[in-house]
Amino acid sequence: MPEGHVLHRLADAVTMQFAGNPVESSSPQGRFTGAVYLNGQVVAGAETWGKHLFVGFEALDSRVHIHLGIYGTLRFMEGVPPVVGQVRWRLSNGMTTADLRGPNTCELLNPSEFAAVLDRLGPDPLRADANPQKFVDRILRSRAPIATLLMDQSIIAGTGNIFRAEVLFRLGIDPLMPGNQLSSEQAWAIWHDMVFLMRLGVERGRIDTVRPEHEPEAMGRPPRVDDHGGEVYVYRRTGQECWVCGFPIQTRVIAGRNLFWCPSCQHE
DNA sequence: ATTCTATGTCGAA
DNA sequence: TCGACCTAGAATA
Repeated sequence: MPEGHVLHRLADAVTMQFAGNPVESSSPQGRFTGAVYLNGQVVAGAETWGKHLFVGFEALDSRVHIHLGIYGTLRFMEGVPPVVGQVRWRLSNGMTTADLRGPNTCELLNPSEFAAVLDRLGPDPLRADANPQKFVDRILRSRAPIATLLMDQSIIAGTGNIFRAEVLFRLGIDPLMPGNQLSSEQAWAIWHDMVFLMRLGVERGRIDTVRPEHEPEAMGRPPRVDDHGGEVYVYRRTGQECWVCGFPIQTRVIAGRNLFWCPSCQHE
């Protein structure tokens, strides 16, 4: 269940574990028909753009395109354990095995198909080659609510439901504010905060968004314990008191996803 | 045993 | 705006 920082870490892990050596490639579940073709090929490395993961091979123009969707996983294991359950793609060098389960997408793309995927994606805050001006321009031109815009991967790639809610809280922005009513300063602030939080997410492998003064130790409250990881202000805190003002956190479904926010802290 | 939920995206209505 | 879909684990009965 990943936002961009998770994919970034997975790409690093694929590169670390497999780059430079031939791999055994298979599709135990049978639905990734390209898997057999890759068997014995030397992995060049992996990279991400937004929530998309690409695995390249030294002798091939084509690369594997993976999108985990809402519940896909890529897990690394020691050795070559028996296959359990539905494994779409298994990649192994004998020492380490990676199993891909439940992805939205796992396919082999030629260079033009690869370019077409990137073409549909906006700048990724985690990429050094990102062009944030494109993000700012799109935001300031749109009448859609900022909370909707931050989920649009053609506007900003890699951010998801947690980052959108947390960044809007941190900047005190009303999630329903239309993009074209934000100031240019606010649009830039959103970009910079995304870069900051997503980089932290890559470092830590979880999403932490609370500022030092609101951390559990500082406020004398127990640390957050759940499998989503991380200390957050609003995500999944419906009905609980805002860490800053005490007002109950609100939820509302927008375009099929739960949006969380503090109406008291988030005006303009 | 069954239902529900999840950090997502697509396409039809 | 809604349902469909790839899957696993937790919650409910």
